[in-house]
Amino acid sequence: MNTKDLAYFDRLIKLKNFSQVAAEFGVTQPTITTAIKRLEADFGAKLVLRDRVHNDLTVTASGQQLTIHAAAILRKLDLAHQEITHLTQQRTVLGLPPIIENHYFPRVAAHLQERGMLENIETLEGGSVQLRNALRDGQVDLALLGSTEPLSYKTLVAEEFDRQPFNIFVSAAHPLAKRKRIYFSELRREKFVLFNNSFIHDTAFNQLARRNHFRPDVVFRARDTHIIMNLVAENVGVTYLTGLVDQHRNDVVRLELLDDEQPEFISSIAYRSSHVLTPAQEQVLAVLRGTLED
Amino acid sequence: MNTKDLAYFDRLIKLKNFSQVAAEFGVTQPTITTAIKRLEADFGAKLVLRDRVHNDLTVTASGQQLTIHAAAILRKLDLAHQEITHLTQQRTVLGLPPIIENHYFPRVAAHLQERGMLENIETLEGGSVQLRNALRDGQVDLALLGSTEPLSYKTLVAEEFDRQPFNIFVSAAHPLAKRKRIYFSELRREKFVLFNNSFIHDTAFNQLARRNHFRPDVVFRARDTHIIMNLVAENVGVTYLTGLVDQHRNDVVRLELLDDEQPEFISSIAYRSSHVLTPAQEQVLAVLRGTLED
DNA sequence: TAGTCGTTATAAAAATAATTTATAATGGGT
DNA sequence: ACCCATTATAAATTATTTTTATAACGACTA
Repeated sequence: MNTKDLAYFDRLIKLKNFSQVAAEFGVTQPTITTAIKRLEADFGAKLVLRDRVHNDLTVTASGQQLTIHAAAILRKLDLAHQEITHLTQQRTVLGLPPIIENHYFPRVAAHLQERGMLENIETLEGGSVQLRNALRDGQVDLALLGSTEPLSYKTLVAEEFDRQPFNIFVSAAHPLAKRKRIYFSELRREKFVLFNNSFIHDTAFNQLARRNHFRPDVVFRARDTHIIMNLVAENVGVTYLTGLVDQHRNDVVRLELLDDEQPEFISSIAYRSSHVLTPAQEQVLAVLRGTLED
Repeated sequence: MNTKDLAYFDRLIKLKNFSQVAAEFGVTQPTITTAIKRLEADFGAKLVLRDRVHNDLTVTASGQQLTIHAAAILRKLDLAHQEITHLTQQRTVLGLPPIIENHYFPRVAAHLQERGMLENIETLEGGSVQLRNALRDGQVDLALLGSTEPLSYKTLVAEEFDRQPFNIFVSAAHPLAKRKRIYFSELRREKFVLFNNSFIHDTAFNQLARRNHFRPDVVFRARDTHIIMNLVAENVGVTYLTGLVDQHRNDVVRLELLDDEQPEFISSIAYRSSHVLTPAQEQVLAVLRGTLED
């Protein structure tokens, strides 16, 4: 059976129009008609009902079933292509969320540099959720990921290497600046400047807010810690970040949270369990482990 | 790309011999040679190294990578075939572990009978582990499964409908027969007759034994509760089973276990999350829920 | 050391399969 | 009644896969 037919079918289910599918693939319309007929013969079942009256196309139960599997098969095939391409090239694509990149990557990069391995590494930045998808889809070979729960996905191997509490940062000019420790509930009246919600900080923050039964006033969201820190310094609001962010500034003060059962920022090295690592990738992995897991 | 090529490749990796693969598929040897070449061209990488000197075939990293995905793709394709075949037929294959079959199925069957649905149901018996695989592989559409932990597999939907403690059964002639409750540790000197280890009873039993720091003396294993009960009645040993088994005999006595944190026998209705149920299967599911979950 | 065996590779021919071209069929809208 | 946007069908064409026949390679053996 030809996977091209599955691709045609997959698009047909979405577009519900034979001619459009044909146009998308740059083939003629009868090609699609015959491809679907081939599949129907192969599976011994009608997959779609062509209702030319209402210009509509209904997917049968068998068709729905095949849709699910066809999508999975095409995804796997695509993954195989990408992975093998990466394997034959020297390159390793490393996914890094910005906080981890700022805090841990300089040390890793130094070690990679020593071994002359840095130039074969390409980094991809993004939130942990986005990177997890990129990892799954083969765009990334190895990633450092942040999470609030230990990562456990059947498709991923994750090795935890650090846990950090979240902290509150306030302007040095803020009344709370003289405190060292604080309960989250004391922040009920504060304005917050937070990370963009594609980051797990948001998950952690929401958990904590829910447990404390209030809805914090979030006045701004940014995707960069420096912007957040600048806003905090200007007393636009307070923020909730891991202690990993740059603390070497004297206009911002870090406060520890006293709450029980706080979410933690868990950092892990992750890669696909189905992925065969190249020797180069194994070496990168070894450097990551050596640098981060000691 | 033709999935036939993946099938050829998959077998080649196992057999490591082009001619044998050709023979298995009933094609000639050059067919395999060209199929592998096609794949190598398609993925832009050598997949196997033909070492005719040592009559050996080495799989490259790319080849290993493809092996993993090819197997998954072929499995999915096979699953799609099986599921669609079941969909187009009226039949529902229901997996039942023997204990659940004995205890719950009569009630379910009565309800199915009332609705004239019983004749379209085929049952497959087996241990919970075996049935979980059959479910995954598409040989079974719906299953009732026993487990000691709540079932959570990404590929399965599981709905728990009952929990039962495990009990100890002893012969009416046994010194312990006058007791109502007992600690597992008191059974240190007993001989055990147990279920075959493809059943989860074994998992539960081992847990309990480990927690009590002793290695029980298992004198016999059977795959049928009646045989076990007969052996217990004859005082060959005592057994460890759920209270679900037939208790209407006066030559065997049931004792409750007093241990904290005992394993429980969790019964669930399960089906593949990727499976589109036929109306008939939905009806069977509704009857199962109606009968078991009230 | 020539002959045979068990391998995989190659090239041309044959067989099979997929796609296009051209056209039909269907029903809705104008 | 005619046009438009559909999908289906059949024949012709093109592409792909498989077979046939044979080569090449090295190990083993008489």
